[in-house]
Amino acid sequence: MTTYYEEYSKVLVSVDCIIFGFDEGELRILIGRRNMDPGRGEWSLYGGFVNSTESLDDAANRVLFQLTGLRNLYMRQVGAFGNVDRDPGERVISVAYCALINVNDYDVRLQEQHGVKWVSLKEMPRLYSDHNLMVAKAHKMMREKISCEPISFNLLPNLFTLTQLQKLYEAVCGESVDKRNFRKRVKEMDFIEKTELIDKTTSRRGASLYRFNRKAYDDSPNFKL
Amino acid sequence: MTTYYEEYSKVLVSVDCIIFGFDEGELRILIGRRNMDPGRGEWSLYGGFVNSTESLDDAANRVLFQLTGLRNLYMRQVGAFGNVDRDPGERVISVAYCALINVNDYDVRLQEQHGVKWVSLKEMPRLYSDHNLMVAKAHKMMREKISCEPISFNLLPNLFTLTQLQKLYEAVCGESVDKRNFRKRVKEMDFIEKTELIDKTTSRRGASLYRFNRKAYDDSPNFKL
DNA sequence: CCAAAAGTGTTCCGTCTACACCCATGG
DNA sequence: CCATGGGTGTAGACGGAACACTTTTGG
Repeated sequence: MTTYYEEYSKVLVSVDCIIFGFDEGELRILIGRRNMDPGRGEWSLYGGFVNSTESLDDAANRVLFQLTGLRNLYMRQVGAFGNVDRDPGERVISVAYCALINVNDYDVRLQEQHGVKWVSLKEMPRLYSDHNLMVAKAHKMMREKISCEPISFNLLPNLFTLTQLQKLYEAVCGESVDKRNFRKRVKEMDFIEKTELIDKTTSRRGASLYRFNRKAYDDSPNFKL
Repeated sequence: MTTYYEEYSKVLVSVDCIIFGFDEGELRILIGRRNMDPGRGEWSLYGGFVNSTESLDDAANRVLFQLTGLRNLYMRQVGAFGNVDRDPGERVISVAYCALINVNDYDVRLQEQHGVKWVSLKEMPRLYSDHNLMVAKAHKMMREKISCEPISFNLLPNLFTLTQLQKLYEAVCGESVDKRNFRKRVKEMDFIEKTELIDKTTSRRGASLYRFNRKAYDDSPNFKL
């Protein structure tokens, strides 16, 4: 291959993943202790370097698969972080990606194997390098999207109750909302379908289980909470 | 310096700038003919490679200054673009930045010197590599921000008429709005101040000139159009 | 029978939208 | 005097917010 641009310096590029989950009414992200120098032992997002043969998105998907064993996760780019000294080792530019998963889909043994765990956003420790900035930006993106895009369903089981959906919404926004108004808005969206199934695990009475119908959503994508 | 991460491959990183201006009722961006291989002669955004001593934001500011001679421009990161084959030369990851400038501040001779010109968004040609994607994403970001953040004022002179402000708003959104409703909303924002000055260049009667008071905005940042 | 969560409607208020005419001036 | 863009108010529709009680059932 002909080489162009010879005179310019190259840098390492990595991807770092902000993986959100929702459990026990709390929004959580996956973090682990860094197992390489520099910064060994510090809390950190899970990440990896971008290979020469893969796009940024490919790299993020690979890293996510490595960690979770899951494919086709909902994933969005958060942004590129490129301060010169952001990595104490050497110059590394990192592209942050945000992913949403249903915590039940993520095997606890895989978590232990990779040394990561779910930590509530409210109890987020100080993270390696600029990872707290990445988390903050990802969380901001989520807050902006939660009421106009159907992203919640990536964090919930296929079948979920309206109370779960509402608690998730409240956890992301950081404020509580009126139950009747919330349900009124849900009822407007035909692609959130009530099933005949009842979840009896959280109350004596039991709560109807709902399902997100993506096909119906794609037909008329009007999401508003 | 100790070297870590030795086994990973490094790549070139560039910044590309989507520079918006507003003139004759049209939203325009600065593009030029590419003056290096590969792709010499194709329409392209203005960009440059990131040096080892500068952050991504620094690089974007440097490139913007090189091109326009202007500092402290309004500038926001659009995102990182990293498909393997996005650059036909060799692997280059590019971080797109969007900047807003007042076209009057940009010397025509500098434009000629750098071989760039203002092109209306509506007449955007096919651009080099994935630059059209970058433009589309930057435009989307602008549409989202134009009605809830005071970004318009970066595209207008210090003193502007309400008609100018409205035309700009319409150009960004791509739809026209009612004049009286628009002005009602402007009147709600105390930081958009009417001056005693009159612009007589666009009508016989003359139009009042307004000014954006940033201090007042910072005190109570409630922008809504 | 009681605790605990699920489920359900109405009213009010504020906001957004639609809409048409007079003004000031230069040529 | 007329053409051109600047400037102004109101009424009706709509959507969002506030608000409290009944239902179900396992223990």
